[in-house]
Amino acid sequence: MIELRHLKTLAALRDTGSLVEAAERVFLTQSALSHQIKDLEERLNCSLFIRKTKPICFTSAGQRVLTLADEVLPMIRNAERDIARLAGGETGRLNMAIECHSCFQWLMPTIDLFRENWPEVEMDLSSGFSFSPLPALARGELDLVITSDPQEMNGICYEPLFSYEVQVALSKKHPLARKSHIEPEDFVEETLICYPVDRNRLDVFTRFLDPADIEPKEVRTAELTVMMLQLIASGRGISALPSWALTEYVDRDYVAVRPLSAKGIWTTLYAAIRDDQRDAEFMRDFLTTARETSFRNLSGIRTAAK
Amino acid sequence: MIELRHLKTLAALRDTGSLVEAAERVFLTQSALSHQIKDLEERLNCSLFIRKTKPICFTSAGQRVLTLADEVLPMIRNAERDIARLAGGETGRLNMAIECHSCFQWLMPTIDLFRENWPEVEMDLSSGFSFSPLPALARGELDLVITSDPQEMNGICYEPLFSYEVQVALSKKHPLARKSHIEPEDFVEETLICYPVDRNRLDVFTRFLDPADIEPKEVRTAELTVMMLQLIASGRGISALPSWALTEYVDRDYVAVRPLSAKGIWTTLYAAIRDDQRDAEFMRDFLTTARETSFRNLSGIRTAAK
DNA sequence: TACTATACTTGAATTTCGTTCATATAGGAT
DNA sequence: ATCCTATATGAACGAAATTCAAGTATAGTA
Repeated sequence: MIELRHLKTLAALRDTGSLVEAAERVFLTQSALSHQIKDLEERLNCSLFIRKTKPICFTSAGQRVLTLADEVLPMIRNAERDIARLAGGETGRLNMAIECHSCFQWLMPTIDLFRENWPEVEMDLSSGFSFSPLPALARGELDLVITSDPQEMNGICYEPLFSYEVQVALSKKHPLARKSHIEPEDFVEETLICYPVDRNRLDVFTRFLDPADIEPKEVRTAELTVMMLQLIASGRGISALPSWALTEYVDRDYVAVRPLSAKGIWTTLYAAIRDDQRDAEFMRDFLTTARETSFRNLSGIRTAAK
Repeated sequence: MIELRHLKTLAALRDTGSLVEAAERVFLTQSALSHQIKDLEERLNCSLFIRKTKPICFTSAGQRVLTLADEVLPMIRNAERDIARLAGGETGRLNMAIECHSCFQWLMPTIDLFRENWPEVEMDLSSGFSFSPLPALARGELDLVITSDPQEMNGICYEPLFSYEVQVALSKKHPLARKSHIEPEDFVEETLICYPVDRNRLDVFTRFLDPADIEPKEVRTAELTVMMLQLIASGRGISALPSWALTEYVDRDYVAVRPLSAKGIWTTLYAAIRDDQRDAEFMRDFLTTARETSFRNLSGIRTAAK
């Protein structure tokens, strides 16, 4: 009667608040979910949520299904992982590298959770690679690299984790804070603060400033996100960062954020891995855990299609 | 990945011990289960049970799936019942009557379980109806009658509960106990003990003795199953009873049992209910509970198709 | 008041997936 | 051997879930 698919859908509906986003989460169309829920409702012969309410509101039957989902889905997940361990061996190596420091925010909880479930997998994490991590990945010194610009390379594949918006962080008193969104021209008189990496690996340049042929007045670098935000808050410059890395500062009313252009610039974050580890059970589970953890902890992110 | 369907199948496989019977339990063909399991196995990429072993033997992965099933399926069941209560109202009336006293064996636990879940439903049970219960059911004095011979009647429908074999119980020292099965002719010199009901409502007569035009030497009646067994054990007669009513006496080595004819005589037990209560949520749940309880407590019974 | 955007619903078309049917294979018993 | 029972397999079918293409509804905006 009730199927796991229904539980996943309802949970996604609660987590996202809308059919459109829920559909994206479960990799279906919004129409499919509409049919699916309608079908379930008439099989249970009662409605599950009140339509046309902004903060989506579940009926008591809907809530009952949700508590069921919260009980059952983790159990299924755990069993699948246990079986994966039984089937695919418990050990492996997972040396990771990240290019962007803000990734710690979701990577740390991910690693913690993963280590609990795969105690035998040897893990290591190196950040701020002075050298380019991709060749090291290909050579087998690294096993996974978090990156937002996939570069075609033999033996390497990219597993999408999630998509996010790149937003401008600026002082609340900054004149540009009065605009609803930032245009390329707005940068000509600004100091842009960014991570110390090659500029053609930064979306602000490749997808925003370069196409408009605009150059900021000055570019300066900072290694750590916190440092950047100090500079920004004190009006020493502006920066383009993942929206999820900024929410905590916005919540504390420390800085203001604005989208790049009217529609905003969206990127997706990938895990680069070697083809030969692609089907390893521990690797598959790491990726799933990373996605789960991110969706749980980060706001404003979306599913990334392959 | 794993679906509820898989959990149900695996649990049925464990409970019945063979694909053929498991298939019957979940109302599918044996072929379907074979495909289904094979499919799951390659998706999990590990086998779930060792084939060609008499007492079916699960791998550790298979056992993991089974523990998952044992955790999850009852939760689903409970949630569905909760929602049924929310949707269909919590109250109702359920006056029951049974014709055969041995039914207490599965009916009592069923009633106990049901009462826990539907405290608001008013229940009553009358046994040994002196009058015919079916008209009382039609009139609305009764709501459910347990019977093994459905008689077409307006406004009444029959919900199959389970099928069982009618077997001959006889003293272990009885000469007929040496035979592997009993033929109609074997009755000509025997005393047959049966419940005090019309003889054309008893399968021994309608489906076994009458077609062969055989009459037992003597027919005597007893109200209670225990009484019958005392008579049988002391060699005062033989009787034809549901196999599940006899297992406890066989286990205690109190009597012997033999099938009627080589293939055995199978009957199915029905719940007769009024059409107007057929779709009541509490009624549906009662029937499901009865089936579940029977399969759990009774041995040698099988699913009954409508 | 009309316009535009957003969110959901609906029916029909379509694809996918599970099931059945018919048949093959393998053990175990006689 | 052979029969019998249990499981496996491939092809064909059918039902069910999903997508596609429109349609309705509501809120925000000019």
